Amino acid sequence: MDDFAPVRTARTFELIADSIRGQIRDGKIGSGDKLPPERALAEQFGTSRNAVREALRSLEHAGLITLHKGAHGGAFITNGDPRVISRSIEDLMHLGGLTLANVTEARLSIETVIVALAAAHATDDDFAALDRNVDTVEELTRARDMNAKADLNMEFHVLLAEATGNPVLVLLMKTLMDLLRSVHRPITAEDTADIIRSRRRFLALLRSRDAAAASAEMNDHLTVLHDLFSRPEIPQ
Amino acid sequence: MDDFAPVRTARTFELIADSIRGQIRDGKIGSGDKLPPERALAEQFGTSRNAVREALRSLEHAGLITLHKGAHGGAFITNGDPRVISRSIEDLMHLGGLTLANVTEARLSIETVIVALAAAHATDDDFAALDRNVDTVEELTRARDMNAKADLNMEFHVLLAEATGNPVLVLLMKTLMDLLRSVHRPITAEDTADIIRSRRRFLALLRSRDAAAASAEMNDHLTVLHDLFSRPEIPQ
DNA sequence: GCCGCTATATTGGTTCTACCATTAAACCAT
DNA sequence: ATGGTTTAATGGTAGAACCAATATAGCGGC
Repeated sequence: MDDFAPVRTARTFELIADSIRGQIRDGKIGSGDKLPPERALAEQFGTSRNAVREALRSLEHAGLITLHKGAHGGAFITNGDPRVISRSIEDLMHLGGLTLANVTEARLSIETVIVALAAAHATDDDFAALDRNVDTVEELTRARDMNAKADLNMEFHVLLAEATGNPVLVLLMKTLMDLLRSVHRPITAEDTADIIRSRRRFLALLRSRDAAAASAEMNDHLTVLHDLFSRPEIPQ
Repeated sequence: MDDFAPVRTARTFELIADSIRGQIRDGKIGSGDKLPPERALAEQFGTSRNAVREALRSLEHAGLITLHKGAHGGAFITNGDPRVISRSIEDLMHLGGLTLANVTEARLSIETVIVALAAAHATDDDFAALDRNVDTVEELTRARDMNAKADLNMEFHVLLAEATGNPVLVLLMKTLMDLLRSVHRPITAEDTADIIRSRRRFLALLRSRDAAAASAEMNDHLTVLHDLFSRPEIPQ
């Protein structure tokens, strides 16, 4: 044995966090459960309240718990907030020189894969959800509710990811959508009409399980969209 | 305006963390720089040391800083540790019912697009790095150093991702590798011989820019690997 | 002069105590 | 019933003290 891994003396708050993580992992406590109050935890672990708080801070940042103030408040186990991932990537973007173009390219690639898998695995329920989404977008466009529309437009891609039946891909798509949301600008109603027509064509192709054609349609659509977003900003 | 978004009163440690995040984002402080000691920060922000510590804890968890004890220790800005992402996904796996099969499928999909992009964009340097990797794996196999070999095997896929020139894809691949590392079992030398032959074939195809054929070779390889990993565990 | 040991100062890690702020529930008044 | 008021529970903040690791400087022996 000649692997001299440098020792990392564990800090007590890390031990506490790991202990709680372990209990979540082993299913001893699960989504919706409430942890004991900080003061009780401090006593149980035989540490100070500060250490407990730093542990909770870490778990909160990881999206494993949410904290509520006041009576009957406390630390509640969540079902896992995927946004922590996009937050992390966002941090890395601003730090390590990831560009929007990088994200967009990656998104296009992954969308292609998703379309292929969705074409193979989508169920009637999935198609129904996608149809419903496009219908709603159309309504909202008529109602000029552009904010809600934008959200639903992104939801479309997430629904598509869900049609693959693979939650990891759903996670990735949600992450990328989160990232794009930060640079999103509302689009005018005229642009949207094109999008809706394209979506309808796309769904028809997907229903016929024609992955290649559907993928092509989606690619056209995304390219158009990308051009719209890349247009020089217009002062309102 | 009828959107009554629930108010979220900011906690002071969040303000502190955001302030530091902002300074990193704006380039006022960058990779390698050292933040003032906690006591000084507390004074500057006009808060208690506790609040500062919780802010630093948050930034540390986000992979933006690392903390060192002792004289001339402190909080150092890192260049962004991508492992925070795989940690997050790992948490979600244990919580939200992601299975290894899900991860593997996603990985196969993403590897496909990576191969395509790598075939289009790989430079001579990339090819050289990939060649070197396979050579080293071969050496290590002869030397029976299975741990180092496993790391290099994963490195191969990361190098491939780097050949796409898109850091987002590199990030994704690193994440997936981290996830797979947790279930990794050493493989015997005989299995490795096959892998090396496959890699050499793959690289030849990639050099000829034949994305489809390279992709097929990689897929075969990964399928074989997946079967190896899925073999019932053998008690040592 | 060089090696090794020993202060010593710096700095993150931890503890303790006290108090503030928010919240839900119980209670009370109209 | 409705609406305000107390009350207790609980997270958030503060501040002071001390512990533990660690780099640096300085000292001592050879």
